[in-house]
Amino acid sequence: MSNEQALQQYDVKKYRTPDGYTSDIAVFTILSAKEEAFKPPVMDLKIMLIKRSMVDSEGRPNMEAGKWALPGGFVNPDESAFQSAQRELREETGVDHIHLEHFGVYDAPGRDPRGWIISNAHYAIVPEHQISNREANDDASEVELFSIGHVLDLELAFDHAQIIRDAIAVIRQKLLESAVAKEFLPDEFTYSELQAVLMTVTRDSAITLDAAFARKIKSLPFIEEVEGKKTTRTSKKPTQLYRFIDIEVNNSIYHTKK
Amino acid sequence: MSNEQALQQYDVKKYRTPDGYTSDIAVFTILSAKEEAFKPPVMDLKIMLIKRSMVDSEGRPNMEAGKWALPGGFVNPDESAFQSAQRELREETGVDHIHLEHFGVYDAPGRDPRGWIISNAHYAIVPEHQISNREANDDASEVELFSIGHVLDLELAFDHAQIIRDAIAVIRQKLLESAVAKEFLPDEFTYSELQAVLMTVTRDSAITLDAAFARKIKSLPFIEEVEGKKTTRTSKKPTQLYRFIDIEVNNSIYHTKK
DNA sequence: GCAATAGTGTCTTTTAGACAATATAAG
DNA sequence: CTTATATTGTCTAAAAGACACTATTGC
Repeated sequence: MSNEQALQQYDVKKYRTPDGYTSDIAVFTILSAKEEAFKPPVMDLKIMLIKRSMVDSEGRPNMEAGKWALPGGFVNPDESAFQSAQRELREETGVDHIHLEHFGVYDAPGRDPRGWIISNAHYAIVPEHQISNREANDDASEVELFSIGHVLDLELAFDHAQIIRDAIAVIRQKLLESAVAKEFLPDEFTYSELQAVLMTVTRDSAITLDAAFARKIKSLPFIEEVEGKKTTRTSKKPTQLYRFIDIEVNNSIYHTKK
Repeated sequence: MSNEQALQQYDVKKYRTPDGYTSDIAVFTILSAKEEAFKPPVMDLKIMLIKRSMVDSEGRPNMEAGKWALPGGFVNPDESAFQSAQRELREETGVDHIHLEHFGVYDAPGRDPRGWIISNAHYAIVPEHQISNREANDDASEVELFSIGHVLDLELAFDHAQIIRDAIAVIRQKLLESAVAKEFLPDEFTYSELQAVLMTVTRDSAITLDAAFARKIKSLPFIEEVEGKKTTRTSKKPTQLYRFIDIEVNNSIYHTKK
């Protein structure tokens, strides 16, 4: 096999290679802004950041120390960026077993003062209870949730302001164009709870008007009524519960929604 | 500024770093399978591949020599993967000035026998005339277009079979969920020409039925009639021309298409 | 009974689907 | 006048939008 010859003569040093390969993770959750009896929730979309320690694990001054940043770190040679993202998230924040998705690569020359460092950005969408055990570890001195409306006012490390802007745009779109809103809700939910989730990203009248939305939820092909099951957690009048069903959503712009 | 101290003590050799950072490009085009007078076109979606040379530019045996592959190559330290993709495409195939988009990262350990090599995958959607001057150069001994139905039967280099599978899935979705079909069409086109493009990725009756589609095209918010302009290139009866207009398409699954 | 949320009734307007019928022009 | 595409007519059914009205329950 001629690949063997090629490999013998291949000089791995021939090309200048990157100085680092990293992963960053934008974890989003939704908190109920206030929790009152018999009230539909008002929700607030949050992103989880860490505060970078002043010194690294070996006691030396840390890069971008004291700034807020996405959790993340260097990829090991025996793992993919995706696996690294899961590991770093666990190591820095204690958060594990959540569903991540890759959404971008950040490799502009000069983005990191330490050299030619390439970062893979991931996002996750989780209910708050999945990250309630978060805790700063490793490189992180604090872990905190920030409203997406305010997060960009912080002093952010590296080019994380840009990554966060992009992540917010991605999840706004995902919330409306896919059924991921499911991830922010209990298995069985009322129309007003789904509405509250969607209202964190749009003020469109088709969603904000109660009567319209209460009707629409019944005709959505990917949501079904939980027959005969009601709750009083959002109002005094018992409210119908719904659940997502697992079907692929046809989102063609040339088709009718069915 | 404490970053300076951190930088002084930062050891770029501390982490094992990747052995290479590359870009690959999947260029798609649509060819009219047959071109007859007064007939609507029948179209075929194609992807452009290169055949890897037996020897590299310095005369040494090439990796994966003789196999078909996506154009692409190593990223230089002073460019992003995106810029590298444009350069490699130009160098290997002579194709320049086309719109690329990033769609994935391939970094599974072991994917490239030469070492830890990370690749960024890009796709492009272009009318055939934009790549009609393609010509093999550099590492490539041939450039050819393959139907997406047959391309996976070829002997493909590295993990390009997987990248190509992913790219095909991405453009199928893009064609239906965004207005990129535009890129395969002249500025002014008939309903049957748009229909032919969409039929390369779906056989759904809402698109294949002439009367239904001819009506639907008039109500699509992102397409307008070119007033009073007709052509006879697809039929003896003069046919209305349409054009895409540049508006963002609301593709929310909770909204009505308007 | 009041207040607050959930949900229905009903009317009007649009849209979709089906399929038959008509329009146009080359040859 | 035949043929192949393009396009409209027409009917039916379903969906959407608007807004008033009803339902339920804690207090």
